[in-house]
Amino acid sequence: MAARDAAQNASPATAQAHQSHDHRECIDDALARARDICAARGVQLTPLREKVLQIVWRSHKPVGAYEVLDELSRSHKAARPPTVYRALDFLMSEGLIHKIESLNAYLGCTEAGATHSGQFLICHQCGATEEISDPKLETALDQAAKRAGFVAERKMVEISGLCARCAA
Amino acid sequence: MAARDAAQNASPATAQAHQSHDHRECIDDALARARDICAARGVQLTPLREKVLQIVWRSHKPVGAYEVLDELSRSHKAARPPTVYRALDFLMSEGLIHKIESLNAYLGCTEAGATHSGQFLICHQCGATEEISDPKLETALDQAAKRAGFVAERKMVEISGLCARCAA
DNA sequence: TATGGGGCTGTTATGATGTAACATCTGGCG
DNA sequence: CGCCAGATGTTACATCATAACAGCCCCATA
Repeated sequence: MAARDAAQNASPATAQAHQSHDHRECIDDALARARDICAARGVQLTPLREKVLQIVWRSHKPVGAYEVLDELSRSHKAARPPTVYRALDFLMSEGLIHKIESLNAYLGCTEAGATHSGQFLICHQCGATEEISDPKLETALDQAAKRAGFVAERKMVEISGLCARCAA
Repeated sequence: MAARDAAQNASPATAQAHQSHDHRECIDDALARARDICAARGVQLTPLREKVLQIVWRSHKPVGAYEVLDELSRSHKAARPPTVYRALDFLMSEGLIHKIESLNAYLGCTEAGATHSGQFLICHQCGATEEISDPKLETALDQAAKRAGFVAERKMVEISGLCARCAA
C-alpha cells in the first residue's frame, strides 16, 4: 500500500503519513459517498469540485490550499487560488471536508453526511490526522458551554501530539 | 467602564466587546502576574514584551498580530512584523497569552502560570472570548486521546457561538 | 426561438498572516 | 578589553485568503 501510495502520489502531503491500509478504497468510498450526498441534496458535485475532493483525500494528512492548487494545476491549467478556495468552501459547506484550523489545512471528512464539527488527533511527527467522534467529549463540550450560558454553534477540537505508531 | 474603555482605546478590537467590569483591573493584574512569573523563572519581560502583553490585554477579544503592530507603532516607530511575532512567541512560550487558531488572533491568558492549552468560548457576535477550564472536558479530551493510543501534547478547544448576553 | 437569471468558473489584483536571514545593540563575565 | 548570549532592528519574502468583475452554460418560461 505504501508503495502504491507513493507511486500514485508524488505530493509531499503523503510523504510521511502512515498508510497501512488500502488507501485507494478510502478515496473511492469517499467520492462515492460524496456523489450520493450531493445528488440527494440537489447540489452540484462538479468535476472540478470532485477533483479537489479527490486531491484532499489523497492522504490522511491535512492538505494546504496551495498544495491542492499545485496538484490541481497539473490537470487544470486555469486553476488559481479562488478556484481552489471556492471548491473547498463548497466541500466544507456540504460537510465533505474539514478545515484543521491549527494547520490552515483541509482534510477529508470520514463522517460525511452528518453535520458535525469534528474532533481531530494530529500527529506532528508523521502528519497523519485522525477524525474521532467521541460522545463523551461531545457531551463535555456541550455541558461546558451550557454552564457558561453560551450557545455553541461550532465546536473545534484539535489535539496535537504523537500517534500510536510514532510514539512507539 | 465602556466609556473609559472606549476613551483609552481607539482600536477596533474593543469596539463591540461586552465590558461590564473594570477592565483596567484585569490589565493591571495580568501585568503584575506576568512580572512575577517571569522574575521567578529568570526570563526577561522586557518593556517591549510588556507593552505587547498590555496591548493584547486591552480587551477580552482576541487581537490580530497586525492590530498589535498598529497599536505598538504609536509608541514604537521601529516596530515591524517580526517585532510583534517575536514578542507574541515569547508570551505564548511563557503561557501568558494564547493563540486562538480559528481567528489567527491572540488573547491574554487568565490562568497564567499553570501550563495548559486553554478552552475558549468565542462569541461571533460581540467577539468577547472567555477562557474556561473545565475538568470534565479536560478528562474527556485525555480519555479520547488515550483510547486512540495517542500521546496528547496540545489540546485545542474553541467553541464559537453566542455568549449569554448576545443570545439574550 | 429569445431572453434572462442563477450557478459555476475565469481572471486580475490585492489583502492578511507569518517567517528567514542577517545586522546591530547591550549587558555580563572572564 | 574581548567575547558571548539574548534581545531587537531591518529587509525581503513566503504563505494563506478574498474582493471584484467578466464570461459561460444550462434551462425555465414566454
